[in-house]
Amino acid sequence: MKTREERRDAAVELMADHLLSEGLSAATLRPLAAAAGTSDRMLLYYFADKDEILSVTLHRLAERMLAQLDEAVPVGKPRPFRILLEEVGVVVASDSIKPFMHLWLDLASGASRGLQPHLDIAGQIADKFLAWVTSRLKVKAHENLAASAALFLTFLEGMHLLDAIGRPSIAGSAATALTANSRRAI
Amino acid sequence: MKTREERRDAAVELMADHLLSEGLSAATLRPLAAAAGTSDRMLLYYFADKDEILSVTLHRLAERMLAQLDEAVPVGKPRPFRILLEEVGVVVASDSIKPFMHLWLDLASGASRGLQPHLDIAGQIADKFLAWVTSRLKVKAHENLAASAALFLTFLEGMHLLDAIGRPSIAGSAATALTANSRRAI
DNA sequence: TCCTGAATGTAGCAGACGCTACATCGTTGT
DNA sequence: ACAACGATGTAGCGTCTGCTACATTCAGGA
Repeated sequence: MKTREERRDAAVELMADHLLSEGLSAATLRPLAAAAGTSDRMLLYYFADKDEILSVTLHRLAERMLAQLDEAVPVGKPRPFRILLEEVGVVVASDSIKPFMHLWLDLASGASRGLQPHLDIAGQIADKFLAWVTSRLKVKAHENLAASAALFLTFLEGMHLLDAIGRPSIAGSAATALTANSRRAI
Repeated sequence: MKTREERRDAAVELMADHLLSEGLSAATLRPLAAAAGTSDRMLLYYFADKDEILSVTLHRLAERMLAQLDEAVPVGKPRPFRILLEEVGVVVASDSIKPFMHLWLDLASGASRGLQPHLDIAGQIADKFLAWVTSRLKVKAHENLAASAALFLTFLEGMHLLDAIGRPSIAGSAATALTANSRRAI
């Protein structure tokens, strides 16, 4: 027999899968419970309320996402802006990451409306990802690493948003323009 | 007495206000009807279904938004990248535009999940805004205007997303890095 | 052996959702 | 005068929402 913690943890894993495939707006108690192989009744026994369920599950997903990124682009020798952008672009466009990106926009949308758990989690994820970029980016001597990483992240988010609304061509030609600038300036 | 079209149109205006203040997820029939000073029954008499209501109202909002941008940054002499970014940044951060930006993320989130009306409308708005930027941006001779405008839009979207999730500092330092590059390169 | 307390099932609450059937107005054309 | 028709109110449908009250089962300690 499993302990309470183990069962709770297993539920989180399964609910994370459900969140990935169905999105934040479809994350209501009964479907979540079904995905976790239990009942809404038990979900509210394991967790205080729906907010706690979402918060815990989203944090779990953030860990998963970073682990996947680490695997695809291991920390090691730093890469120049252009190279890193290309490598990350490939990962972010892959089918295994796409669900995370959908969820990320859901989160941003909620955060923009001021929902506190969304703001917290989204902010934390952004911070982690910024650190992730910083540790993998190489810049020229006269440049500021932190600022370049911020530029990288901001630009990536913009590309992702334009992809999401069905305008990948804009994102693509923006990438061309940016790396052309880089080649010239850096 | 007003005609049916006039009343329908007035309802759209009022529902647009409601959408701006309450967000897409709160746009359910009964509150929309209350905001429009009518009943859910009459809303579904004016429009085929909820989708048509949202589609018409969102298009109305897109018009409003572009009109407001035109007023704040009139077309005329083109501006260099850095200057335009600054001017638009001020507008986009203003209180009168903020509700539009919230809605924009809602739209992106829905589009990312593949909802067709969201994809359509978001794409059209992005196209219009890209044209808006193109007509106001000045680039050096060796640069590509279209690509620079795409870069501008992409970067702006990224800044906006980072603002929304409570990390304006990342967006700010990204802007610094980008314009530093521009100064050097262009 | 009995008792206690944790784990879990069953049922239901009150409210919201999109949408519709039906009845009733008031106007207009004949 | 009366019929026809558009406009609108009332009421409700079936389903979903987060959450809870209550009852039961089951394991371990006294």
